[in-house]
Amino acid sequence: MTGPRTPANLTMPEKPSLDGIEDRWARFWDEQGSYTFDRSSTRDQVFSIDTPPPTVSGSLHVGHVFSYTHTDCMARYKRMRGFEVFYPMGWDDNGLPTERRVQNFYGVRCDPSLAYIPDFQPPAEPDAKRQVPISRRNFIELCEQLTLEDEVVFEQLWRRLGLSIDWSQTYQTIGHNSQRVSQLAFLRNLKRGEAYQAEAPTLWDVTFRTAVAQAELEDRERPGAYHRIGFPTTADTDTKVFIETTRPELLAACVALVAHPDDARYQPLFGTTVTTPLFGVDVPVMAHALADPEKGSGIAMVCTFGDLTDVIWWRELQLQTRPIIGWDGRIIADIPDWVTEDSAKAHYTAIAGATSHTAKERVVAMLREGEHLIGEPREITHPVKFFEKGDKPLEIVTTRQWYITNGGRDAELRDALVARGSELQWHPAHMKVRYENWVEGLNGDWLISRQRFFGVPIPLWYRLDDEGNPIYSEVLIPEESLLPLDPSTDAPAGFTNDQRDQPGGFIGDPDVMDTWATSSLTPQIAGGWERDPDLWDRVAPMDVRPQAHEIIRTWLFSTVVRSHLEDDRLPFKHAAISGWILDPDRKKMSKSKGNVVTPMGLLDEYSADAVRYWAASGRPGTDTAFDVGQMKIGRRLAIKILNASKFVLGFDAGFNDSAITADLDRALLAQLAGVVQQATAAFEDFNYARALEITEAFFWNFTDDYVELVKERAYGGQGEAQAASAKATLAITLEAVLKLFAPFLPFVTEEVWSWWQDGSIHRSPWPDAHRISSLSQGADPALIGEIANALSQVRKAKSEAKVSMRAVVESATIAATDSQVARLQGAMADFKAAGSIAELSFSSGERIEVSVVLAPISV
RNA sequence: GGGCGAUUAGCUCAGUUGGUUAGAGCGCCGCCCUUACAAGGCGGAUGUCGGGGGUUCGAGUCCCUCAUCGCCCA
Repeated sequence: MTGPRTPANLTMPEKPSLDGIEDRWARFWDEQGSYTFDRSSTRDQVFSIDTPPPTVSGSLHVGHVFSYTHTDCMARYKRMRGFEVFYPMGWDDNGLPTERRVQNFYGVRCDPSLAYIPDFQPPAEPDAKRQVPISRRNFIELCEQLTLEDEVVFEQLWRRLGLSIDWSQTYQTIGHNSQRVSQLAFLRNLKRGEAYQAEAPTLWDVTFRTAVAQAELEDRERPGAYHRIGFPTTADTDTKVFIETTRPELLAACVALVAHPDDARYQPLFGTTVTTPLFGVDVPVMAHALADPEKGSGIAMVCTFGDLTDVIWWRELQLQTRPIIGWDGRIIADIPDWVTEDSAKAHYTAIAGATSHTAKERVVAMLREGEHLIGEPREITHPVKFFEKGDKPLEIVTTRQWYITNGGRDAELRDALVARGSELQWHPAHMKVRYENWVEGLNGDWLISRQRFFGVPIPLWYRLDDEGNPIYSEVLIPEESLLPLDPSTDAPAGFTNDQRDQPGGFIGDPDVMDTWATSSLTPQIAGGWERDPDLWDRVAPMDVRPQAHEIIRTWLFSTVVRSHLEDDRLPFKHAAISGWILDPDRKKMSKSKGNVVTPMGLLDEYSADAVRYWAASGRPGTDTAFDVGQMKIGRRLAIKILNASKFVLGFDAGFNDSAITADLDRALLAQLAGVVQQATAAFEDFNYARALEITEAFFWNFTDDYVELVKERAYGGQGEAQAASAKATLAITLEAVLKLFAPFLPFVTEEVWSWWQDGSIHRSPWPDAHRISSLSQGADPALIGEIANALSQVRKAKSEAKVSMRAVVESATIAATDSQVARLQGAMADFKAAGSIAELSFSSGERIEVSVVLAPISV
């Protein structure tokens, strides 16, 4: 470190330009290891970031650029504050999005029953309609191949954008370490009794044939119709009870009718039975508070299972289980044992094997024929539960699944997790409510098993009895040291692979974990939990989790759950929630709308700093319109920084503190100290947008007014001492401004830094408001605004007279209050020079008003 | 149905705990080749702060209410 260079040693170009600076400085940072995490730092010296791993199989869009820039601005600020920033990058390549992309990209599908084909080549011309079935191992190999390509594209974008990531700290959510951490954490949950398996009604997507968790649900409004159906009472078949249902196809699965306990219409029926039409099954009429007297006829048909309320009734009223829908979404082919009468069997046969859609049509036709259907179906629109990535309504089927406790069935745990949410510092604060709404509304534990292929396997096996049936209560658990493992190829301790699927042997659990079961462990995966305890102690718990608001219920909450269960603490101290990018019509940008803009094109057109400028102007948690106008402004700002810096550095500008004697210079430094203090406070509150705004406003005033005022003096027009004061102030201010801009505009600030100082600006210390303030010697910053005001009035007079700004003012009089005059006196030489004013006088007035007499224009 | 947020200039948005005449940029209009910057600079015009009511000496800011939009949860 040799300190600032003198003009003779400056490496300043003749004509500063943004061209080429991105490649140059990206390479420099890489070579210097500017962003490498120094792992000798202790926890209190570290600022650790739980970076969101982007879904690499998704498309790149400006939304990525937006939120990742926010995090980078914080990271750069903290680094300049002297923290060692732990800023890893993960790639979310795990799970269903990758599976779907691989299917479409290569034209294949996974069939786990097939054998592995070494050197498999996917079809040269993929045909989505004729996907080639391949083994699970082949399928996973293609997943890994494709995600690797995707990750390269993302990394290029991040580097181009100037994210100050430590590229030696990367992970993949499907990588070896992520699998190990996921399996290890799961086994710990299992050991502590927080993970359990249960045979239970589960929301089920018939397209993907997998269970779906509460967090992955969404309601969609769908057309439906109420069918009014008469049920004869068992005691008197001429008396009928009328129900209204949107799902008549489930009539064969009916287990009860339920009405509200206070509903006088049905009270006489409670405890009696009625008979299902077509299928002749006697079912009880029961009372339950969840039955809504206002809905339909006020009495509901309970089935196995039409919706989640059916599940509650089934559980709380201890009803029969009569499933008729299979995992493929079709009516089960075999006639169930509760359907006994010949006519009933015939009715069932008519729907056996049909999709629920077809079954509905057929049941309605049979009801109509038997005159059980009263009137015509009444069409309605109602919310139906869907898997967020699916396009068929979810069914509810009973399956064996693995769960992790999350407070959904345990008030004590729920309260503890709500308390964790309050302990967490939210930015912006109002986002906490979304967390609380979610936790308080949970109605079951976290279902983590998925019947998919590309994911982290559940690391368990089960004993098979002498007939080859699995004994699920006899779970075979591996040693932690053997992780990660795949139970479909690895054998449990005490067994060999030839006992697989054999009576008396074992079977591997066929399922994989929910992607959130892995993503919920990003702090552990990135931070070296149970792999590198030294690193883990230096970075955990993380300082900040940056993320978007729509995944508070999934990613944020599940991470809190894992950390709470494993370490009894929060996984991170702050949650920085970013908004969305909206297109100019204020619609959320999405690929399906065709309004997605590719980020690389923007970076090429406006420069990385300019795009970052736009992104950083989006306040935390606020949705922001996509606006190339802001990028143009950012570009202009970057160019202005180059030019203003070139001008300032053209003087023999040194950090000569004692030279600062002029009132105007001290006033500027007083103002600058306030700007540094405010920008710092804004950053500490994660409000990077405000820090940028404050800095930018100061900078433009600095160049427009202060620089214009001191030009003549800095050139020596008022003597050596006066020039030295101006030059020192210019240098100190430029350095501070560059540093204040550095988190936002890393390229252009580094470029200027390189002209006159060594090392990287991004490793230089953040400006010190106290030091700058002390140089101001208690000057009143009001002078800056006042003199700018006066200068503006002189400019206005020239503008109105349509003369050049260099036109000579014969005489000017400044009216002002006494205290203003006292301040302005000190800067009058500068003022006269900047305004080309020959004679200047003062008069008293309530506010600053300048009267100007222009010199006759000489021809 | 419950909750959260938003509504300020033609556009995109600031406006900290209530306090002079409500700000910025873009766009628009006018001027200026000025030796850091013409891909620039300077200046100008533009507002029922969504509507209504209230608290207060004083409300864009606090309270109530309505409307519209967005999101989260049922």
